[in-house]
Amino acid sequence: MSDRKVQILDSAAELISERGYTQTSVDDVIRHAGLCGKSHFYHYFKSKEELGYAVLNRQFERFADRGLAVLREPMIDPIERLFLFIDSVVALQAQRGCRGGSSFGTLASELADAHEGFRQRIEMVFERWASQIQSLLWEVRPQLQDGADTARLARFIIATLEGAVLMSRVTKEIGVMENIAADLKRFIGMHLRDGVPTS
Amino acid sequence: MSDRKVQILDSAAELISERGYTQTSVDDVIRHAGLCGKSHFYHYFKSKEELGYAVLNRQFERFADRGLAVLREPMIDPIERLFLFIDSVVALQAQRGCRGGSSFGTLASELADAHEGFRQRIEMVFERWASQIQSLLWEVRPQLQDGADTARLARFIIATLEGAVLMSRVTKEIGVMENIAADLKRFIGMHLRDGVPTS
DNA sequence: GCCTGTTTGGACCAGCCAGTCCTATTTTAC
DNA sequence: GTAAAATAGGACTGGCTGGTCCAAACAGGC
Repeated sequence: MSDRKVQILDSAAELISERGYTQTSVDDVIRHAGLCGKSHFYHYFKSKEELGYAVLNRQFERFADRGLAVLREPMIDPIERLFLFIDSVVALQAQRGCRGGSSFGTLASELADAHEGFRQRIEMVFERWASQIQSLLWEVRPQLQDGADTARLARFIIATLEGAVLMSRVTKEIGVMENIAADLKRFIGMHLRDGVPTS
Repeated sequence: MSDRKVQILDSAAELISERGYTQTSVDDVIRHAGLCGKSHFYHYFKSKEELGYAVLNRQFERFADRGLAVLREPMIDPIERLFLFIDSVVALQAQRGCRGGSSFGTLASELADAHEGFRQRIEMVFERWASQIQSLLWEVRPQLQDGADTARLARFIIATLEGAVLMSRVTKEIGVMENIAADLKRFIGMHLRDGVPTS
């Protein structure tokens, strides 16, 4: 992929995660990416919609590579990994000063009802995210209490994290999100035979 | 308040909860409310922003009167009331066919970073909502385990419900939200000395 | 009947939007 | 060297946006 295209994608991703998709104009992206003339932009993307799809794909790939990587770390205890992942989501939001959403949550809220194409893609993102958590939980299955539903727990974790990000954006205080994350860990610990591990 | 004004408010509330604030134009509201000419609209509201504030206020008042009412029902056991409230949120989302957000969550996600005035008002809405849950939990304090933080639990409940609404909007399946709600109840039950009540 | 405020109707404005088109110049690949 | 990209610069369209302004029809109170 051309450098310019990557540059446009990164600029668009930044703007969209801050202001949302509809509130980000093609002109904004062009200005922010430092290129001049619309034709240059339309040389790479045939429409704003296509840009949106590309940004969403790229954001998820990066998230899967970087954000979700800790979930696959083989040298750490699975539950510990899951907790580290939760911490990393909190840390990222703190780093952003509680601004901008989870990229997916913002887009989801904005476009899930309005744009079926985006809805489907976002659903897929959440599904893949959930399946990563689920396979981690499957790994630790002997420690789980009987009847623990891994798919269900994975979705609960995602929903609560998304809700926590939203709360942090509204309150502009990371403390609220930290508390929610800590409670979420306790909830996960509830599903273990031997209670919460040291953390 | 004039009938017309109420009519405009209701129309705007409906459109905004479906499409979001920025995606709802003043012309849309005028058309949907069945009035003709912009001057008529601007006779009641001096700007779109003022309309937005009015809609938000009205939506919260209705939510406090109707949605939150069950939390104050004196004849029902407090925890039972809380569970009924959670059920009612799920039922409302099911009734809407998983479309449209919690009114507050959608606006929050859209405007928290972009518009400080809305952010503050939405924060206040969540705060009042949390305080309603909190006072219910305070009522049941003897049943709670030592060290249970009612403010914190209230915020956790709201965040998870908002996350659950988001997930339902994305997946278009109420089942996901039902599971999250059920798990949330189990989490609440975790804070009780004698475990989960019959439900 | 007359006056005052509500309602109706629509023309209009400047600015932004996504997207098209055309023309050059520069870089890269072979 | 030459062809094919990539880059640059800008004019333009048609539609939508929030918002203003003006004028006529209508109501009820006096």
